[in-house]
Amino acid sequence: MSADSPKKRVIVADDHAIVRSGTIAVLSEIDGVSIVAEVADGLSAIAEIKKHQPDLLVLDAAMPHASGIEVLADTRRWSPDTAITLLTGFTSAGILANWLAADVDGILLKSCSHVEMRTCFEAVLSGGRFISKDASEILERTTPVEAITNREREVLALIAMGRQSADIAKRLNISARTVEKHRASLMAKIGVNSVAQLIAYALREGLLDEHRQM
Amino acid sequence: MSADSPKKRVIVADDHAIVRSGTIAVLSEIDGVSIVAEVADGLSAIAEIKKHQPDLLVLDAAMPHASGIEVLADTRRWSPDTAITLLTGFTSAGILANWLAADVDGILLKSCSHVEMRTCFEAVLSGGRFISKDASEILERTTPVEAITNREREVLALIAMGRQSADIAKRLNISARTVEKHRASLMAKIGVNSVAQLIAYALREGLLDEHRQM
DNA sequence: ATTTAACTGGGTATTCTCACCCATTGCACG
DNA sequence: CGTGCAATGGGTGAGAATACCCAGTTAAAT
Repeated sequence: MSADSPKKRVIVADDHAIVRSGTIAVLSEIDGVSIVAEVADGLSAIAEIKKHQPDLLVLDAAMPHASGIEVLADTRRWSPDTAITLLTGFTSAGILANWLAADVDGILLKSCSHVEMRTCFEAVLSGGRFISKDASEILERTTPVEAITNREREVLALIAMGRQSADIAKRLNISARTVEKHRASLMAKIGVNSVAQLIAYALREGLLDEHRQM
Repeated sequence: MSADSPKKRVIVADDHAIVRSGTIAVLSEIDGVSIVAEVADGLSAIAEIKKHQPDLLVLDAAMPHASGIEVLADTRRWSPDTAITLLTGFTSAGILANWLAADVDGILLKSCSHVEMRTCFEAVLSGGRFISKDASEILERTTPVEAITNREREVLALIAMGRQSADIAKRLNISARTVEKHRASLMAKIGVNSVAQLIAYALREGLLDEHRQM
């Protein structure tokens, strides 16, 4: 970055203080970067982004109050010029694919090296796109599961809460048969044959809100 | 620490590089500490601990190859004078209680502050014990669940894999009725009334091996 | 405008879960 | 040397899940 260009303003959002400080240490090595805010939950992240409209947002996927993907959506809306890099500990292909589909600019796993992290930040700050080696390997070796529909996702969330068909039917104002149809479709798509495996899959693939279960 | 005492030798084990470097940065601020190894998985951790017999091990709960609690057990066996501090992102009371029961010397959540982390390391290096404020709050507001027996845990693991009673019975060489009895006991102890809730609970509370599901 | 797919709902039958009841064996702790 | 508890096994019955079959409506996409 040349000396006459304005400073790049960056926000770091992660509920783990140790990760924030490590990330800031890496960012500080890059010329012309200034940290304008550091937040530990999704709602604060959204507030600070609206306020500062930063050049870069480094974002964790799992945070209290608002999930990372919700923060991404709000950032695109309120601060469309902000580049976004995901920094996550999740290693499931489903989650990473969701972020790619949401058009994130960079993807880093928390296991990645100092050098790779720095390379990513530099690339994304220059308007580029960067998917870490580990993440793209995970994405490549994916057995692509058929897309799960919105309604199916709703039903899945309720199944994972332990609700049974009749109960779910009432909440969604549909018949129990339809709930069972959605459940059957989910199991067929995912390739399992019991609600137990269905839930294990959903939890692993991050199809549920990790911060509001049961 | 006085200038004439020998250096305190420390190993940091965490699969996230960013967490290791942040942790090492905190440790480096403490006089007389030297990092003798830094590892990213459980098996390497055990190997390095046998080799170095460090004064302190900073340990993550969820790592590839061998879980943190297994590393703790092996450390107590092969290097009984090593103090162990858990540094984890898990916030479930069950998991934290397991570590307390396993007689860990320190517990830190990854969300804890720089200062608290440093305080913890200093306390534990001096032979003390330190449970972070967040962690003890979680432990206090626990509704203590009745202890789950070994057999019940075996059955639970198989239920979570989606096996049904008859299948589980064959594997354990018992009758299906007994499997159902164990399942009923589990549900009564945990306070749920469906296998779906049972699995959600088990996954959240870390009663299952996170690295070998389905 | 025709096709595709999501969402909706029903029929039927088998199998499994779940909630009660009951008992025996063996081991550990006071 | 009982008392308690883990582990084993059984009976019964209501209800739920699972696996097939079927079809109508709506909305988006080609």
